[in-house]
Amino acid sequence: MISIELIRKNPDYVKENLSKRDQILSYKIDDILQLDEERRQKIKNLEELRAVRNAKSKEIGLFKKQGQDTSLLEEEIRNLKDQISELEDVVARIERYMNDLILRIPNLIHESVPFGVNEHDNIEIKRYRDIPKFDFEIKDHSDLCVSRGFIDFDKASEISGGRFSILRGPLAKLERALTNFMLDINMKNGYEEISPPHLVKDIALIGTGQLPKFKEELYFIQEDGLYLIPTAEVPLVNVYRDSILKEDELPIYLTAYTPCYRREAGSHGKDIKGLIRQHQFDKVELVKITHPDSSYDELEKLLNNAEEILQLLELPYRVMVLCSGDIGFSASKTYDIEVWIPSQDKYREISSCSNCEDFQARRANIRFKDETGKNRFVHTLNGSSLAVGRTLVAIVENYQTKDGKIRIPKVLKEYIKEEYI
RNA sequence: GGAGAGAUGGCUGAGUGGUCGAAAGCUGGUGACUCGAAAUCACUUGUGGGUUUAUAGCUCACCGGGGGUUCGAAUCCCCCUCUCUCCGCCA
Repeated sequence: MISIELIRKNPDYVKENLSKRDQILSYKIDDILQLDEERRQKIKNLEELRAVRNAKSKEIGLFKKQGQDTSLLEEEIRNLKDQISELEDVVARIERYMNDLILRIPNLIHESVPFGVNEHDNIEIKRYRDIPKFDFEIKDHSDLCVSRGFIDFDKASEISGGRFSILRGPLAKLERALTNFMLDINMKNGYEEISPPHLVKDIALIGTGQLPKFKEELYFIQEDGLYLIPTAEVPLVNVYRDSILKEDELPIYLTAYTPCYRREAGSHGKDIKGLIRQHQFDKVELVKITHPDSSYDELEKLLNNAEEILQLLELPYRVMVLCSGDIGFSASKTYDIEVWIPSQDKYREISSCSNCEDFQARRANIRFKDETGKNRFVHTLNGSSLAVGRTLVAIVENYQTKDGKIRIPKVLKEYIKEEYI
């Protein structure tokens, strides 16, 4: 969440910044300011009363020791009690309301983020490798894989419904190879491999920003009050929740492979065919916990780490800076990596690398002790090493041959012995 | 799922109604000693909020979470969560 001190001290700056995302947010800032004012006033009253009560109670203790009568003092305090508990209720109510409001305010945007309304205003900053030319009629990954018996969408929808898939034989193996390949590269780049829980409590999702605002995107297990993770970012960032790190522990690099579960509410009709948009997909994730001073350098490095995977797989891609209107709720700045999908004749998102600055750190209460001994919030970053399912799509389509086979990228040779599948 | 034990500051661990924000030890910090270091000694070392120009002072809250009893709760009562041990079940 945004710092309330910052809202209080510089409301105009906050409003101006948030209005780059959405004009309506500035009204909410006004609401928060008003509540904050009220809250502080009430707290002041409350604490004065409590101070009086505490002093008198202390006196009673002393008097009783001396065997003196204290009934008068006790009566005085009894009169305070109702006022105190009434004020306590008021303060608690204001704080709950204020908290709920502020948890729904998105992060402030970094100054280098371009202004824009939607995804069309994102800016391309880099392109890697020429798009492939085919001297035959290409197939999309879905047709190709179904015809080869590598994917069974029909059976999957019978078992689980739409947007699920069954990968078979060589394609299932290719998926596993990709996961291992990404994890191995990430470990080479200094990331610690984590195997996290896939079911988490609401506090974890509040910590990373999916809750309270995006509940409808999440699968929820009613009986146990647990959510299926929409990304490994959630458990990874929460590994350090409620902790005070030593400055020399930073930066921390984590990587994890997990399935990701998303309801895709509001995506009706989008990417109906194929593996592009599924309710369940595998992803290898990168998370960094860093010092605030170095988080933007770390973001560049994180992006490079994700790009390296595509470069090694020899897949054409481009890098986009997301504009202010398209950037995610928790992020201050985001790069998307888009891979070339021949059948769609366009680039599609395959990784998203973000610096959340201290937005998640505040929510998850992740701090470090700086050299002066002061506790400060860390910065958190996350990025897809790559979304495995979409990488699979990109490989199938970009590496397809005239006779409907798929060439295995060179770097995967140590995971898959065949030349083609 | 059944039976029992427990949850206290960065860590270990005292504390069963009043001067306890909390003993003691460890860790960390500062200083003394030393050429320097170790050892030793002295002092010091929690978090968040309110007020404030202030990292000063004053003040409030916090001893797993929530509620209650009381003038007063780490301490008593109720509920919940989590951890540990044993039994059962189970990949």
